[in-house]
Amino acid sequence: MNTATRKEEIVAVASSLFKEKGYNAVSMRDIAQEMGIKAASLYNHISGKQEILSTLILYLARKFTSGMQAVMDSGGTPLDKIKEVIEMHIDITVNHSEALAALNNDWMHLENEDLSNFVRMREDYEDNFRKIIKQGIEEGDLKPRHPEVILFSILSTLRTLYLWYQKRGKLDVNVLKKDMVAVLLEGIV
Amino acid sequence: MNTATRKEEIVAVASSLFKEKGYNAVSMRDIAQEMGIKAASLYNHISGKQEILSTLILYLARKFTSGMQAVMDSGGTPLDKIKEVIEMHIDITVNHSEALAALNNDWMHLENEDLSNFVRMREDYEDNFRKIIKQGIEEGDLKPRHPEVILFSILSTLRTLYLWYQKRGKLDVNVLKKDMVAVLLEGIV
DNA sequence: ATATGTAACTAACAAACGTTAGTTTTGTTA
DNA sequence: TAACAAAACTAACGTTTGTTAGTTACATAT
Repeated sequence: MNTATRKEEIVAVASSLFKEKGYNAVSMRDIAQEMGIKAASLYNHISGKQEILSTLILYLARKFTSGMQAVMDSGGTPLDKIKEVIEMHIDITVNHSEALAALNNDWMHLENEDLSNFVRMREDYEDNFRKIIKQGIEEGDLKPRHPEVILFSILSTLRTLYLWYQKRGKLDVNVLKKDMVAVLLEGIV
Repeated sequence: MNTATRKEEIVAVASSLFKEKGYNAVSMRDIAQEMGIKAASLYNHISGKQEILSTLILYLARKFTSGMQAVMDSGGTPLDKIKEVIEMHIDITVNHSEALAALNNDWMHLENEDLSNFVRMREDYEDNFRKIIKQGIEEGDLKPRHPEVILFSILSTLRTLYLWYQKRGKLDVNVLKKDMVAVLLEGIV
């Protein structure tokens, strides 16, 4: 049984094309051709190209936001929470590797409230992560490094995971989680 | 005295616009307007939009390639070499933070030999880094983690450094190097 | 059988794109 | 001052873009 609506199919196809060439290099005709229909037919299901992008990006942004909320509510130590954030990123990446490219590279092509909403969600997300890290340092769980360096070292790695997860896709997800947590937290020397 | 040629000015202006909106969302008219001239006038100095992109990207790619060559010739231990790679990335990022966005996000819009040359340089770069890491593990300098996880954790962080170096630009470069090496190599717990 | 709704189609639009051709301005050199 | 080269200009070109209007095919429900 296929429960995917036509709109969801369009968004999925577009995600894959956006990943390859970026939002602006993909035309409505490209998307339509990939689906085996004409460009004008897309408009029976979506209001325009912009809606594809915002549907895609805001869906994922909300996933990250609610994931972060769950981590903050989990009641663990800051170190526990950092591990949970890493695992959450890996889970989302594994399940949505196509769409993550647009989130990372094409968010600036959102318009109006979609853009401002996304930027706010992203800032809030980073703020929450930053607070966890700072608390970890204060409580002595983490080494006293510059919090921004820690924040962006971890976040950069997690955010670009979608780029190479597929190439090295033979890795079991749980092995990946374990190794990634180890490398990011305990270092390599 | 201003020794920058007009072509170099165009490439610099374009870099900055590419960073904001990406290659395909920036028109020749945008670039011209930012320089205070008309789009057609750009063609007195460059052969086309594509040349701007390839000049930009291949210049940087050669910097990374020769930087990696210098590291491999440096004669240090694998651990020394990893530190040198990190420091090289930071140096290039600090000196070319505008242009690095195009290298990371718009390389797929290169054409023909420019594209294949870039891809080969990038693969070679990763291969060389991978060899250093594997040797470090074999010699016992590094913990026995999956080499790909180590490679891409470090490389992802270094490649997106341009995104947040400016925001947190108050950081002294040498402090950044020290903290970054520490976080990436020794971890945070 | 008829009506209805969904989803495809053809055809076309106005706007924006990269680029070219030909001309004018500007500053330097003979 | 005359000649020249560099670098700007105006005007236009052929494409491609996102999108709209109007129409047709087809399955389902009455």
